[in-house]
Amino acid sequence: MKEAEKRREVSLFVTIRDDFSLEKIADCGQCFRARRFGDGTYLFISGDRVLRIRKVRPEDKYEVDCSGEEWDSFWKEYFDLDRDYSRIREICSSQFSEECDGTGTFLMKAAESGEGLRILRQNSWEVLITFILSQRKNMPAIAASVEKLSRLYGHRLDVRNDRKDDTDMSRVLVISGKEDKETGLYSFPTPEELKCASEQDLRDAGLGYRAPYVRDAIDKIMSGELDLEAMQNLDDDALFDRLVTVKGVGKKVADCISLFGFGRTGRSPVDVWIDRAISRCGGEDPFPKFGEYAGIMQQYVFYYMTHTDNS
DNA sequence: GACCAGGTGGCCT
DNA sequence: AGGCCACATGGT
Repeated sequence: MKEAEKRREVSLFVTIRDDFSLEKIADCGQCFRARRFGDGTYLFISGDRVLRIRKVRPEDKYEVDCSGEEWDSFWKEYFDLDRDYSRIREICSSQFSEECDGTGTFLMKAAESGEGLRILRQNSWEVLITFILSQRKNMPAIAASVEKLSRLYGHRLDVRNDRKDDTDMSRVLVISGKEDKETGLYSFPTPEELKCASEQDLRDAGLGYRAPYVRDAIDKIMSGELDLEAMQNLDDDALFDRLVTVKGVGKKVADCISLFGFGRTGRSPVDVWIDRAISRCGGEDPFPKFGEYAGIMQQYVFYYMTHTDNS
């Protein structure tokens, strides 16, 4: 038995039959703290929870390092496992043929390339802040920024069986540069942990012109002016209207927060990549036509645009 | 050292 | 309502 196996005290095997690609999920730009170890184990962080998950021999089996109770009550929902993505892809592909000329085949190829993606049920506060940070940054820069904020204002997570061999770990989202020798995991800071950070503190953390935006978000949450829990009950348009009251949250970021932080799969954010995709579809945004699945199709296309050579 | 990045707010017609 | 443009920082 290998050393790495011995250290694993808790080991649970779960079955996932639906579309599920750890590599794509970790590297699709909706969560920014996923990592991959050299042995193909992936790590996800949500709140104070950390999950290591690895595909094992039978095709639909995965090894996870949490209890069965935690898997059932938390991670299954996090990965949106109650939704049948393969069926959604079928439903969507039946609409492709109705598209004129190149658009249908373009969407078809995108959906194929994104097979295995899922819309994660992330914490809405974390999504609010990380997508404010995301504007005018590339994915490695976003990941680095989120990581830095977590190290500065989050708290250290005491991880089960913490590995001693963190150095041979490679991250899917590369945390650039030199600080990377440091081991240990940090939680994403809560509103309480950030409430004392001044705008200047946030600038010092490298947030640049987004510092006052994040500061405004903290203020609105702490004052109760923005109640993320209560906003779960709003319909999509009302939720959107509340989100854009935060400085630095415009249409695109509000749609991202709705989709990734509130599970509103009818929302399809339009960023620079999707804008290029729309141009390729003759200038008309094809996503709203997919109704409740618009956001899922958008994710497939986003993945396609960012992971294939397009000229 | 340009040029760009999962945009937005504030101005200007 | 719609068209510019500054904005901070880091990757490529």
